[in-house]
Amino acid sequence: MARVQNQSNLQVTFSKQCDGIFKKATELSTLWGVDVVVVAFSASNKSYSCGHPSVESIVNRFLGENPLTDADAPNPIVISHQNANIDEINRKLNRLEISLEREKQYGEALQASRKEPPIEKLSSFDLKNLCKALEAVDE
Amino acid sequence: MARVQNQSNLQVTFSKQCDGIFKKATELSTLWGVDVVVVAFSASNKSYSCGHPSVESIVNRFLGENPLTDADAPNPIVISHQNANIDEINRKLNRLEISLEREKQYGEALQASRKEPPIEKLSSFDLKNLCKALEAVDE
DNA sequence: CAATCTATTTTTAGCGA
DNA sequence: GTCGCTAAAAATAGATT
Repeated sequence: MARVQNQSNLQVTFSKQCDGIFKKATELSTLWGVDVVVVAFSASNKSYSCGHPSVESIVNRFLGENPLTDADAPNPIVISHQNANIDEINRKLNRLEISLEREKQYGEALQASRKEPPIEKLSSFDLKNLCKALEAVDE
Repeated sequence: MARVQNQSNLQVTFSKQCDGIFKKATELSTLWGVDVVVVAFSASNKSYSCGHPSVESIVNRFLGENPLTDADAPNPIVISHQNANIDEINRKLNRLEISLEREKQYGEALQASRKEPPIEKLSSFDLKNLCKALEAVDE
């Protein structure tokens, strides 16, 4: 088999390979009665997936399991991870939102503490930052 | 190739087929630069997985999508999905971080504009918020 | 357990309809 | 986009080491 020559066949070839993996996965499932899922994200950000009995059920089953260590991996390309998951991102998001709220309250408290706004006493640097901050608040 | 005959080779054969699929998936990933994941649950309820760049990242990417109904699937096992929105979460994270930074600069600018800190003039409410804000800054 | 071997089967890339 | 075709390549089961 030579290199891919016809550019119009690139997508066809990709689809064929996806189908090949899906076929293998289906075969694995039927032959051994095991649950299996395959998810692929193409370059155009579309996802192709195949799952028995369903993609979601196996994904959920996987998430419910304890993460495997690398030592449990039968071979080098079998990877188990404990990488950042979406829950961690959400927690980070919450922490950020709380920090942001506190910063806003801090700023409001500081502003309220000033008898009158001594804006004219601000340095140009401070003024610049203040303007940027106010723009951010308005967003 | 006939049916699987040797019972003692059952597990070996299963592992070989798993490796085959994982190899295919890796090949698909390297050849097309796409993200792909394979998860299989053996009869003994162990999970074998292979993912590029990682299993969890792709699982989460998949979960971030809108689930399709079976009716939407081109065939019973192959499902196409819309794009992932984990990127959207990351963008929101970035916007929050920028806002937080601006709020901090805003507070610093306000603080710098004060000749001397009139903390004793703050109301109890303001003091409370200020303390909370300072705690947040220290974190 | 894992590695190697090998005769077969299966898959595959590219093309054209 | 699908489907059929075919030579070539890859994967495979089972046994052996």
